[in-house]
Amino acid sequence: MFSKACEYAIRATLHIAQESLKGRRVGLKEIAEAIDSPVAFTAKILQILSRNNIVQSLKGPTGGFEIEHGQIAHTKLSQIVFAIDGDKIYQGCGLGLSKCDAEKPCPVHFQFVAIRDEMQRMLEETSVLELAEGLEQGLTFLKR
Amino acid sequence: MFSKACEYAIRATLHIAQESLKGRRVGLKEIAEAIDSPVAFTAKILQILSRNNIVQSLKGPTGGFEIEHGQIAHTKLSQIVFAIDGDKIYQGCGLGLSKCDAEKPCPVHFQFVAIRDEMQRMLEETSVLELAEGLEQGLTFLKR
DNA sequence: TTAATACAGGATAAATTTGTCTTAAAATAA
DNA sequence: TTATTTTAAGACAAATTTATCCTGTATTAA
Repeated sequence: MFSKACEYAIRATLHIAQESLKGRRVGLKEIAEAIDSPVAFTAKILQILSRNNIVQSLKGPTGGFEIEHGQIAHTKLSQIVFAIDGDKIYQGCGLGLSKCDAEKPCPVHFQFVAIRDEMQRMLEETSVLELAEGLEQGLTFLKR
Repeated sequence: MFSKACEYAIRATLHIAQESLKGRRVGLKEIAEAIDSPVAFTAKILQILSRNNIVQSLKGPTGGFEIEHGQIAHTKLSQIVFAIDGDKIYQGCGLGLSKCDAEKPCPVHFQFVAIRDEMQRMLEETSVLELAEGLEQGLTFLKR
């Protein structure tokens, strides 16, 4: 569904959010450990998230990653997905046609639009805060 | 959503179905032309579809690919997707966890299950016949 | 000021997916 | 039977994605 990079991005963001809510800043290695991801690759992804201002990074001792408190409730999954994978999840024909729309649709155009719309709605409605709370309550998990 | 291979597979199958309904057998080159796909790669995919008995192939002059008439109405998109991409579309955690279920879910488990179930239902309900008919009626297109 | 710590960024490498090429095998028709 | 046509299959190559490594830069605390 998503690229590996995007999966790591969501997991990393949720872990940072969870720690930020507790007033803690987290380092790269701690993040990679918490979400069970390759450290160096995770660093690349965090760079992108930082450039897109989805997370904030601070260098030096006591540095690390965090998310502004006020931001956590407003950041939606859709922003993370868009930062990493772009809009190809919403755009783009399900059968790979270079162009495909209601005027001149591929054979599965309308079926796919229905599912993609639901996916988009879900990503835009789901906030980092609510998911981080599920983690904090021990209801959900970031690695297994 | 799907791999390139899977996209070609669906497009190729639909073209073969469309021609089979008209009593015509189609060669590899004609298929690749009709769906605008790389010939040699399409050949590989057709091999897989043939081995999985989703299409039938015949060698030699007048040979080519076809689908048994009785089969066209019964073949569902899900069979094509499964033959090429396996069950990783239905299985597998949305965030890439090695294990993820209702007992110990990832943070987006239930949101993803809902969307995946709808996708699965759609793939299992959509037949090659109905899509080939849309093509034959000029309502839908396999290349653009 | 200096040493240590932690992220940033570029180069590089491994793995996977996508795609090509060549030869073999099968089948038809002359 | 033989020449021709067409798919089958394996080896190979290109492109993309995933992942690593090394050096630079910023920051903090002593």
